[in-house]
Amino acid sequence: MLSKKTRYAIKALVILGKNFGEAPMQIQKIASEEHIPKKFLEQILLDLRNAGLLFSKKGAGGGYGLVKDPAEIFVVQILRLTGGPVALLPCVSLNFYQRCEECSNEATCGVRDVFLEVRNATLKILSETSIADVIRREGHLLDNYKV
Amino acid sequence: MLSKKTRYAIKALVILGKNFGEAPMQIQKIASEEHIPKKFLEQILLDLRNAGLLFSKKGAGGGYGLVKDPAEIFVVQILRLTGGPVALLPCVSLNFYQRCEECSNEATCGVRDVFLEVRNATLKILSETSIADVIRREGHLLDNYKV
DNA sequence: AATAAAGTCTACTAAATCTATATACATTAT
DNA sequence: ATAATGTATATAGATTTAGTAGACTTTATT
Repeated sequence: MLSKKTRYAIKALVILGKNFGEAPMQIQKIASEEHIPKKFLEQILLDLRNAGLLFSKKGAGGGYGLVKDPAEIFVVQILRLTGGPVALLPCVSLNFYQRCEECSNEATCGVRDVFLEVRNATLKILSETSIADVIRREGHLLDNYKV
Repeated sequence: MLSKKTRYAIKALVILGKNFGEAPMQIQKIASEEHIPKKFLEQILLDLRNAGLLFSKKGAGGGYGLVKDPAEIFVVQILRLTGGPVALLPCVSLNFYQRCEECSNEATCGVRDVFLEVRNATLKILSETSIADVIRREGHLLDNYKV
């Protein structure tokens, strides 16, 4: 399961994606629109800023905005920045790799092999899906919902 | 990430799968072969037994064995029995569903839509892969490894 | 019958992690 | 000068995870 931190980060980036090109958006606004605890969101946005995904502006009229076009930010990046591992086993994780202590030979572990396949499938989706895609999907869902 | 409990459960079922048709195997033996803490493994095997996946025999010469053929036990079942969720978001989980509190409309949530796709891909693999398949994969890996 | 070898069951604890909050500070527009 | 905003760090509470402990039950063997 993804942590709330990761979930909130994705939601925040989506709403900032919708706002791309406009004036920066305040933490307070994002927090209340997405029902995210403000102080928690502050930390998350700060992380995303320090990672180079967001710019910020202090003072009155300040706020946050995307540095890049939402079509160039992929969901997988957000997971990684917020520590949400893609893999289900540490021994198949690209960015959070850890040897399974109990495993005698990783190279011949059948369990690992299965979860390698799972990771690849997951990675494919998450690394091909951008914030812009998420926004687009939302549009489609909304269209169908209205009908 | 899967919990150690889930990982240990899979490993135990694989080794019991290799032993299918033979005399029951002792916890102690499984624990030492797979480097799993014995007392922890006891609990796990008990759960799997209570779930109907294993039979047990008490007393001298006792131990555990698979109730069904390893070809009829699928990895996804093990995850579910040991509480390892398949989905990355609670709102797309079939067996551990929970509404995302912060979400205003689940039906039109683009994030959810993406992770629904991820869940489906994962589920496909894990529900098509049996313990027998895991053992088979191990064989293939071993062959390649030796060459 | 006695003994030893197993599994059963429940409770507990230590550590880690996650979520959230608090507080003091820095910057900027008006 | 003031109010509105982000920055940074610390801390606390809750939850989960991993593992341990101990007393009990059943069964094979002698």
